[in-house]
This record gives sequence, structure tokens and C-alpha cells, in this order.
Amino acid sequence: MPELPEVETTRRGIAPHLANATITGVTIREHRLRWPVAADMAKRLAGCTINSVNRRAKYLLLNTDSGTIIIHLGMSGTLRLVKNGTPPKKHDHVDIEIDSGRILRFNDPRRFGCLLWTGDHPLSHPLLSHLGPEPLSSAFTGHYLHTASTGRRIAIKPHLMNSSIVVGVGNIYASESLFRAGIHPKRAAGRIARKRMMRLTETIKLVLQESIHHGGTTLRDFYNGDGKPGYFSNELAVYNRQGEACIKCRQPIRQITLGQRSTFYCPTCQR
DNA sequence: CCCGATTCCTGTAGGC
DNA sequence: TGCCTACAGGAATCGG
Repeated sequence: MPELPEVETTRRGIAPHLANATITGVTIREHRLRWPVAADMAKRLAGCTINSVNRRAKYLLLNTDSGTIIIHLGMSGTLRLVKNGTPPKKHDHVDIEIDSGRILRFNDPRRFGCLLWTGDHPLSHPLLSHLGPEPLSSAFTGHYLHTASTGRRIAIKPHLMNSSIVVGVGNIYASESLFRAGIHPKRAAGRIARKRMMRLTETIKLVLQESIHHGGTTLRDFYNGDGKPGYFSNELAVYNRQGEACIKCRQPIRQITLGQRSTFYCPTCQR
């Protein structure tokens, strides 16, 4: 599933092929994604030149000379570059054909992803305008997170997954970061000392940077068409490891539900 | 405002 | 082996 590191790796993979490319055609086979794909997308995009490929949170932004294509991969979406004429497979919902003779192909079995168009500045779009800071940016500090958590009684884990607090921390990395920082996922966000918040923010940055490293591996498989899931599984200390011995203290890892999401932690190491 | 619950969807895993 | 059901997850939105 595309976590922030995988979205970033996707961006780096497709950007060289798309920069300065002109769109020659668009095929929409399925409009019903998380948000409907605009019927006039094809008309709007034809003849546009892509200037750059950027990322904000888990959104990919294809910046053209007359507007921006906003793409979210949801949890099962992929973007692949294929040769012109490659027959579509199941769930290949949208093709963006470019003048190099290739197609940027959006596939998404669960259709939680989206593909939108805006003529305005993309960061002003309603889906992007209320987002919190990027976790790997200098704006995301222990001081910031401590301040943003003041008075909050919500558990720290769903708090970290709230995109208005910080973007890009999904279910897996919320559990992993809290384990490494030694913080119990149910602890109220407003009851974590500043010093521990400092450690938590540094841990989040570290975990995401490590996983970007693994995202490279993901991208190669992804482009080779293997598409095998679970590359991260060997790196994960607690996620999906319920009942297994904690790598630090050998106590069994526990699984609970928090904010309607599976949550994994060590009852001894996390307080 | 705050926060928990619901919702969209399909592939996969587990039970029988 | 095969059918059936429960469940997973990003994130907007609803409801209390």
C-alpha cells in the first residue's frame, strides 16, 4: 500500500518521464473513484505540457501550463508508465498519454484513490488547504507537535494520523514510531511531555526516511510489474506482529483497535 | 470545537 | 476445493 515514502518514490520515478512532456490524449474507463473523475478532464488536458511533478502529503501534483492534475493513490492505487498500445488490464481506470509514446496509467482496485483537476493553485484546493506540515520538513518539530497537542485528550496514535496535525503518517508508521519512541498508543496526546514529543518527532522522521530507502526497492518491483506486497514486513518491529516477542524485551506484542484501526504495541516498552 | 463512528471499495484470509 | 463472511485501510464527513 502506498505510504508517504512510496508516493515520494513514485514521484521520483515518474518525474523524469513527465517533465516537459505534452499530453496527447486521456482515456477514462472508470469515473467512479473516491471523487468522480471530471468528464471534461480529457478536453482540458489535451495539449497541456507538464512542467513538474510535485508531492504534498500523499498527493501527487502534476503541474501543467494551465492547471494541476491532483492524484491520490488511496490504498491500492499505482501509477505506471507503459508503452503506447499496451492493452489495459482490470482496474486500469485512467490513461494519460504523452508525446514520448508512453502512457501514465492509473490502476486502483479498491478505488479509494482520486484523479482531479484544478485550474487554481493546487495548495488552495479544498483537499489540500487544511493539511498540516510535512513530517520531513523543518516545520515539524517537537515544539510544534507539543503545542498542537495541548489540551487534546485524543489518543496519540489517531492524533498522529490526523492530517491536519501532520501529514503522511499512516497506520503502519504511527504504530512503528510510537514503539521506537517508547510511547503507549493510547496515551492522551495532551499528556506527553515536551521532551518525549521531541523524541517522537525525531523518531517519525527517522522511520519515514528509512522507509523511503525501502521505497526504492518497492519502486523497482513496482516497475518490473511484480507488484509483490510486504517488502517492509521484515523492517517492522510491531506492525502485524501480534503475539510475537518484542525485539527489545521479548514480551508478546499486543493488538488493539484504536480509532477503528488496528494498533500494535509492546505493553512493557511503551508507556 | 472536539472526537468517535461511518462510509466508500475489492482482494485476501480464515472458517467450515 | 470452494463458498461465505469478516476484515483491512485513507481520509472526508456525519453525528453527538
